[in-house]
Amino acid sequence: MAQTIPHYRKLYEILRKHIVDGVYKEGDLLPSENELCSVYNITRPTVRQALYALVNDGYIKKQQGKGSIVHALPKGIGILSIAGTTSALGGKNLETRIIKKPSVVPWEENFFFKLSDTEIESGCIKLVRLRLFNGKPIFYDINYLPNINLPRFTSRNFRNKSLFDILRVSYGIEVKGGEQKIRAIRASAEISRYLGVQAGHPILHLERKFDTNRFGYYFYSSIFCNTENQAVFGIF
Amino acid sequence: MAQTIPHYRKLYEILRKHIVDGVYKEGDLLPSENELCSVYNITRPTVRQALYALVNDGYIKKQQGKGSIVHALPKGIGILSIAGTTSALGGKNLETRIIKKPSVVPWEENFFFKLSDTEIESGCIKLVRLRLFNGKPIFYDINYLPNINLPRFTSRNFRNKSLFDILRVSYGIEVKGGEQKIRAIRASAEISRYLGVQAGHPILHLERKFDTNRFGYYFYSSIFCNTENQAVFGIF
DNA sequence: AAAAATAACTTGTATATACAAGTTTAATTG
DNA sequence: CAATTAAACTTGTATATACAAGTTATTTTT
Repeated sequence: MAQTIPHYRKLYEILRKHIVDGVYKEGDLLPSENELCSVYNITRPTVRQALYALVNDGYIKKQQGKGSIVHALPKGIGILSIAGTTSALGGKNLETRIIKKPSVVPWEENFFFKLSDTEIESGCIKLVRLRLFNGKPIFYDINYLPNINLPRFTSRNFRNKSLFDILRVSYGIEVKGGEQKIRAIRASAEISRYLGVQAGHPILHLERKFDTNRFGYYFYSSIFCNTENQAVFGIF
Repeated sequence: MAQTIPHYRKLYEILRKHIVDGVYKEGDLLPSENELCSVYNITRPTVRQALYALVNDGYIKKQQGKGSIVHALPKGIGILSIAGTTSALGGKNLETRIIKKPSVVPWEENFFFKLSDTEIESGCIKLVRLRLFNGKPIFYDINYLPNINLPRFTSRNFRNKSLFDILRVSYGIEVKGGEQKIRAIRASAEISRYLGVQAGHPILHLERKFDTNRFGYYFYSSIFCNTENQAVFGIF
């Protein structure tokens, strides 16, 4: 065992996987809290912590007196929640092209989120990608990561790989939440070329700040999204 | 006392109010969990339940070993979270005009969320509003409520009143969460007229389904938002 | 057979306690 | 004085328990 994973986290992962795999289907009831207690040999507050996380992530709904009801799996692009695009789309029909390999650059003037002095001094690793779903370009995203303790990051291969996964596996950085600003804009000439739409076409623009388990370490994405054929989906 | 409000809920409201009122400012630490225990005479799990709700709503962040750190208050329009538009904008500079008074109509064909048989049979109360922020039209929203046990709803006055508040105060219906689909679209002739933009102007379109404390009762909003001057904001 | 009361389940709230793990401050040591 | 160590704080995880409140199934009564 590398490190101890909390019991509630393990149960969360188990139940989540069961729901995603269809063991429990939409409208089904999960085993009652007391059943989960005896099956996994943990106490009810711990079970409830796992269930509460599932509620938070939109997998179940709870009803007093009845139980934990499995929620319909999101059908659109679940980019609004905490998941990265790869897991949001299932990864199957997703292709990622690198438009600009990661390189260290100074931060842009008037960055869309307020930066700390440390972040500004460290410089910024910029990575530009195009993501295609079923062969059609859907996302054009520019990613900005403070250049703090990310050895060999710029020489990594990102093609068809999840940024979230690389950060987690190689650097132990996990995304815990964040904030975002959303606008509808006209596609610029460059964006329209990449997304395969006419210039001036309405585009969804998301500016996101990701909060991580590494204290004080944030990273940022500016995402241009063609929502003509597929809406962006979220729960709240 | 009308009904018993849970202790954790009371503490949540107290701390939330203090943060909003500026008693605790951005970056400040809330009193420690043990301090809150002794001040309010409750135990730590109860205190933690309140703090966890504050984390969930984006008011604080927690750091192990340090404490509960007050988060910056959202500056954009916090419509993506659970709050209704009124509370999201502070209500101060918000004006609500009724475009179409609430009336019972059949549900539209191909409604943007799947409806149950009960919902379809009951019919739909439709209410169309225009919401202005600092005198400028920002939201054009169409609200759809299943016509189930909402006495005198169609004869109520909604001008400059919060739909959420009316549902809560008059009918005991509280919004608990929901799901939404987001797109960038071109403004239609009608929308552009109401929002004061040129036809074809990019508009943010949100289709939302609200989940309530009344089991099985949902209501729906289709919101057209001019994000030219103000982005829509959300935490996740 | 239908209605009402009861029992058996479910989740919601709350207490009391314990130790682990991360952060800060104070004391000790060199 | 500087570096290290220890203590005192913080939040994180977990157990064990109790009763309230909502839902469903059963039993009893009418």
